[in-house]
Amino acid sequence: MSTRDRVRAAAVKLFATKGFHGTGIRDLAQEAELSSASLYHYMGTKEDLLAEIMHTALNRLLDAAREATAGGGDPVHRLRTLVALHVLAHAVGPAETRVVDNEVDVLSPAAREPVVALRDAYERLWAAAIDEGVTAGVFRVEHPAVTRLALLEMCSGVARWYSPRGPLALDELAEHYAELASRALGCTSAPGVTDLRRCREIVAKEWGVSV
Amino acid sequence: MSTRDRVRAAAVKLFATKGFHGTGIRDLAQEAELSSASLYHYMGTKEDLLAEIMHTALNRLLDAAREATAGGGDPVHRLRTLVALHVLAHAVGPAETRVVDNEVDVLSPAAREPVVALRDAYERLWAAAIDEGVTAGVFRVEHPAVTRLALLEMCSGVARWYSPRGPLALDELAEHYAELASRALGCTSAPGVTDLRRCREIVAKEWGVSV
Amino acid sequence: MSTRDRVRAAAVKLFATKGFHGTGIRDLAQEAELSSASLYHYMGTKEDLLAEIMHTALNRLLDAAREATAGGGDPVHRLRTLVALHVLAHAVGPAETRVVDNEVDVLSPAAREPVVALRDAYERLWAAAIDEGVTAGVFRVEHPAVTRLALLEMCSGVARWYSPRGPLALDELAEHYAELASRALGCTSAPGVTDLRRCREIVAKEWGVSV
Amino acid sequence: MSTRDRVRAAAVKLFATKGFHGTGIRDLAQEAELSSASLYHYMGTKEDLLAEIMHTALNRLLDAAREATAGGGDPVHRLRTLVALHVLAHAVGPAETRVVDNEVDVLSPAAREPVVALRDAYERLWAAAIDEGVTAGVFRVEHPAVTRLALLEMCSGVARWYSPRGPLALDELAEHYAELASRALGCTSAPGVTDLRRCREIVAKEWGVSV
DNA sequence: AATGAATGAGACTTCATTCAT
DNA sequence: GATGAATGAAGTCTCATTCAT
Repeated sequence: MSTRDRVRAAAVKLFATKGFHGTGIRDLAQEAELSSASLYHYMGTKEDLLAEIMHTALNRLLDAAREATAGGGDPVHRLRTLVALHVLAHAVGPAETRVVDNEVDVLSPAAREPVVALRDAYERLWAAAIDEGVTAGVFRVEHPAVTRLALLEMCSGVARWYSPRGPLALDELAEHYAELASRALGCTSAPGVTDLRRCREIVAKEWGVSV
Repeated sequence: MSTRDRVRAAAVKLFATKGFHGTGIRDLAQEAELSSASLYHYMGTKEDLLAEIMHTALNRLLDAAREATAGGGDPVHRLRTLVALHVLAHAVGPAETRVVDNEVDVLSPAAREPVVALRDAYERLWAAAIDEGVTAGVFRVEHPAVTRLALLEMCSGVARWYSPRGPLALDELAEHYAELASRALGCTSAPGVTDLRRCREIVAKEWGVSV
Repeated sequence: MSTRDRVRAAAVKLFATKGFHGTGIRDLAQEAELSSASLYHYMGTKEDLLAEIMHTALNRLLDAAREATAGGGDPVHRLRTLVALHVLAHAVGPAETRVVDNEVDVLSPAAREPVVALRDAYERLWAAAIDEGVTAGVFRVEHPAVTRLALLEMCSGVARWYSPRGPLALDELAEHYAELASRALGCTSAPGVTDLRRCREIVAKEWGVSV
Repeated sequence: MSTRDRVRAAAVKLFATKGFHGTGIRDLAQEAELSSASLYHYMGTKEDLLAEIMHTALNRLLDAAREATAGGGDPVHRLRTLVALHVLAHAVGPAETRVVDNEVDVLSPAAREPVVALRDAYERLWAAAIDEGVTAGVFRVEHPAVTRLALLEMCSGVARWYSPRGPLALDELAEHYAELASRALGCTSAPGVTDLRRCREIVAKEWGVSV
């Protein structure tokens, strides 16, 4: 693990735990086992570091989602895949995702803009799946846009409480959330099956962890 | 509006927007239109102020939920009521609820403990409704505890995006979330009806706003 | 006890315990059971209060010493009387005397000057007794001026440790110190006798305590 | 002189002159020719700095006293040595000793405890010499414990007034105080001789000054 | 007589960052 | 590549004091 990665990992951990403003340069240095002056060989400002973390995390999630839903196909299947992927990502990297979800507002407008653009691109994948499903009549739900937000919040929440040491395995977790989402969307098709193997492969590749 | 309330309101707004650590004493003073020294006539430390906000908000939510579900009765109806109330509370007081949801960890252990106790008491109301529904067979869901967390996160998320200036009225919002939750829980009973009037009354009373 | 006296007593106690700079206006108010604003009905500035305490205390000591040594007479007897009186004063009012001894330097030059003048006048009584004793040959000591300072410090120190709840009664204490001083001065006359009754009367009158 | 020593020296000077609470961080910074932020590279809190000064000073005095009285021997001689050493220490380092003598009470209980322990250990050396002398019959004094306190205060007072620019040389000062103490203790042996050379050597070594 | 409210100034301390070594 | 030293700005909070009521 390179020093640069140690710094990034320290920042992810501390920003997630104590928040951006609650984390001092000295905290970062201590966690990364560096002097605070040395830190500046591996980062720009503290805000740059945060922005970089967000870019990395969001690009990874976006790439994963695009890969997983490439080729279009059945909206139900796509939505379940997006949910499973999202949940896995949040369960596997809760710190990273919490930073992305909670600290966007501390960025200056200039730094925030591209981050929000990434997030929007990602959410469009969800919106497309849902809208197509509604159009196709496989989803029956009143307010699709609101429902999308509701499901996203529901899935993102995983990062706040899931523990791999708990009773639920990652597979079960992802499958359960896919089912919850399907139901919430009033899915009319046969009880869905999620291609969890594919999701696991993608997560393994993008996040570098064995799931 | 008393000066003391102005200070509290300023804190709620800023803590929600910029986070506890991102909010300076000077910011608070400016928002409350006081000198930073005068602030200290109306509060203890900044942390005391945060803890007080959390106590007030959680007690209000807990009281409302207890009142709304008093008398027990049909678990489906209770759960829908809890959802509607939670959503209304988060839509009506997004700043307050965001503070409660996001800033618990900045409290010192001593100050955090009673706050967590309140939150736990509140979540037990949800757990009871869900568990009874499952036992009664009106909810069919795999992992009730996980589902409870998923639904709570889903509903709390409302505070992050809902705007009264958007296309959705509060009533519709609450009803929609009640429906999403019912579905996610695999509700087998007839399409539920939420007693929104009751919820509105309670919110009006506890939050002092006309809904 | 008048409110004004309560304020003075609070100041004496706190200035002695925590020092002038270590004592806040709020501390004084609390000790005097007044609001900090009300305090200012009974005092000028904090410094004025300190100066007033010092004047009172030093005038009292000076008056007592003058009365006790009025009429001149035997230098040995006078010196023993001064010692006994000084020790009694410091044992009876340790707070007051500690303030006088320790906090002179916090006064502004203008406020300090008359205080130092009082102290000098007092010390001249000691100097006179010692010098006359040396001239008369009843004291045999190398450096009379240095010895005066040494004895004064020795006696003032009583305020730092004496407790009426200890094994030593005030009379014994005073007598013992008179004896120590006599010896240090190389007193050649017969073992001195101190007129403790007279000292006690003066202390009782000036300090308003029964000794 | 290292920066760290400059900070310590500044603190000793200012704490002695203006008291701990009367000395601001800015005063320290100015005296040490540093910015107030830079100060914190060389110290912990202001209280830490005070505690450290006290430890250093008391350890020095205790070491010196132990070395000077090592081997026990004649109580009279030991007591005279302790007095001479104490006086020299207070004449050579009046600022340091004034801080130790006057500011103990500002320390928090946790920080005060070890300081008081050091002071007690030091005073036990005096107590032992006096008690042994009384037992051996070379001291004839009524209240040995009280007398010890009286003599300590007398000697410590030197720090409050002695000036090397005055008429008295250090040697004479020390010898004179040894004589005063001997007399006060009712010393029955032949006029004592203090081993001033030894004391001077120890002071020179421990305090790093040529006496 | 009494005090709640108010505040400018200043308390101690930490902040993120730079730079010479 | 690494860091001790340095600092202006800012952090939270308390200071002594005034004044309208």
